[in-house]
Amino acid sequence: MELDVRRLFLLAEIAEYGSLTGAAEAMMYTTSAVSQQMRRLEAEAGQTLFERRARGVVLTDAGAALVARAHAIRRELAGAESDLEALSGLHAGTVRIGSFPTASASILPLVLTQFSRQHPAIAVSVRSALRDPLRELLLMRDVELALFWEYDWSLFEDDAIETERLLDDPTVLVVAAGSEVGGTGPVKLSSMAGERWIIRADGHPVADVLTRSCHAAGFAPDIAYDAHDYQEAQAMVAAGLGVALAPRLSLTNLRDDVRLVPLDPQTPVPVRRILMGQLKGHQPTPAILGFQDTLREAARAMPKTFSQQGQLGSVNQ
Amino acid sequence: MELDVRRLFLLAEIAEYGSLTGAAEAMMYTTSAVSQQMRRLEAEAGQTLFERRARGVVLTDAGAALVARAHAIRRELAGAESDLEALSGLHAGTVRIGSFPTASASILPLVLTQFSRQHPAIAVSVRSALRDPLRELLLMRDVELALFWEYDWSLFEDDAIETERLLDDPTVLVVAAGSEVGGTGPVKLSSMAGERWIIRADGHPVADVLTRSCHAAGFAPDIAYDAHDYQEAQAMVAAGLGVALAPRLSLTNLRDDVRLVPLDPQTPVPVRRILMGQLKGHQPTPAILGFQDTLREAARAMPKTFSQQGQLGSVNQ
DNA sequence: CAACTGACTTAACTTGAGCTACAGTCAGGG
DNA sequence: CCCTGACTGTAGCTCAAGTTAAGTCAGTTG
Repeated sequence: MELDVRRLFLLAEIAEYGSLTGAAEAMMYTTSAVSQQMRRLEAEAGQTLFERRARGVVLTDAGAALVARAHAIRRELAGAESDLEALSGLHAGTVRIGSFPTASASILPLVLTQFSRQHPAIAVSVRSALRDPLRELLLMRDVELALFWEYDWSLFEDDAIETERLLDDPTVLVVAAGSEVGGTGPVKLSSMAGERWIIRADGHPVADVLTRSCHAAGFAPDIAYDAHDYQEAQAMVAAGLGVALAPRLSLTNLRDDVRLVPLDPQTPVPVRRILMGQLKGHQPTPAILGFQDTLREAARAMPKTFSQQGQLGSVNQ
Repeated sequence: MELDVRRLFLLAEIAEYGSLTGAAEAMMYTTSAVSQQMRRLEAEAGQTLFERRARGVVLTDAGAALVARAHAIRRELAGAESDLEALSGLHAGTVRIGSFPTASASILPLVLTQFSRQHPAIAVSVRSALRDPLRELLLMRDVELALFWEYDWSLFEDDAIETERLLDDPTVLVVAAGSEVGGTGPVKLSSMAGERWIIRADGHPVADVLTRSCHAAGFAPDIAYDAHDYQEAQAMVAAGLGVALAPRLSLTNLRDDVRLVPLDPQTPVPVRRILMGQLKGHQPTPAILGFQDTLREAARAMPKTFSQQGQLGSVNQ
């Protein structure tokens, strides 16, 4: 048998108007079409669905039962449409984001609170990982969007991933609070040749920043300490072991006993670019699009956030 | 937008198999057909419903929502089919019956109890009326089936109603319990010429039976009393005012102080035929068909019922 | 790393379900 | 008794939903 849903809807229409002709007018069909469809439906149902009277028709028990089912199906369809509505209107949905540790500790919290305030019904999950595992998460579709970083000399490139530049994260100098360095404003790196340096251990990419920058400024840095994270580096700077170069974003929660000094923009200042990446040709869901908007928004506001946190004037160009 | 239900089902199939190809095989389509249908469905939905991977597809939130709705609709359809099943298997439904007073008081109670024992889920409603109003009920479709009666000289005829003879209801003689009439078996009406008679008043059709029968037997009956119903007539017979002729069915609950005497079948005995009538060309519902079966069954068993109630031997031919 | 495989897409073509137009048929109502 | 309103039947057209065939693309395998 296998009842056809369109015919059930037509039957419901007939029930409403009490005649095939009425239903036909409502549906913009001819009466004949309705009659033919109902013949089929009765064949599918295996029984008479309405009695033909001289002025219209009246449902049998079977017809009435099918009309009730038709209404239930209509409700489901309406529900389906409102589901879609909710998803496209960001009243429902999920996003899965990948991020690297520094971003997770700085810009991302802002973005997450902002986003969940704007779209409280959308569930966000974040996975934090280093650059290559992160790329892998994206390629494996374990996340739909990921944050990456790059320097001029180590560009992020993957021909399956398209990126958008979110924000420039400038390199700044971290000095002990009591230090006189930068008391008069931005400093030239070349003037720091005599300092000792705190560096990130294990060939961390930011170590590159120091060696390259100093090389460009015409000296080789004197390494005082290999720190394993930015907190440790800050602590060593505070302790007076030396000064450090660090991306501004990594310094979101700054110790009281250290101070940031901008580098003189006259000389080339290494900039870490923060990128937002997604799979190429991967149609983003409405929820992802919304999340991207919030990300861009937050990135645009970031320089202001930096300056509100004091210590630095306009760090970003 | 207006989502198409068949496509939703196809999507559910895809969800189940995890690939268009799998769904295509299950539905005996080509992959191409499935792909085209899904393109349409996505257009209807206004968003991507699944991500294309190298080995199959995985649903987006929107896709998953639609699949859930598809399952709900499937359940409704299954429910609709089981509704139909119930109605055709007489596990559901209604019948509306019309009947005349004598039948309502005799054969109908048996039929109703029998039917509701066989098909407890079917609701029966009975409307009782005299012959012409009853015909009207049937023509107006206020009942789907009605019981009628006829005598040879007043046949029930209506070219919009088709009838089926259910049962012959013989005319019998009602005498006081102490009477000697019929002590030796069936009596000839002609031998009753000297009796006084109890008759139904107001030109009730059964009055015809008496006058015609007596006329045929060669005498005119001496009317002792005009009764308004069969109970009153029985009471008068019991009181010794006279004897009466009555259709056997009208005497289902017989007083202790009256007795039934069969008429000698050698001479023409007026017989009331009980008919079952329905609108011509009116497709009966399964429930009606079932009720008709029970009616025929009860009618066939009626003569036995008569004889079990004693007094009369084989009344029916 | 080239060829293979499995899965989705696209284009062109085919087919039949589902319309329309139109010509009944049938039952009530003036 | 014809007229009207409503359902039915037939013939034909149209377009949606299939198929076939020829890609494309991403993993996998020899």
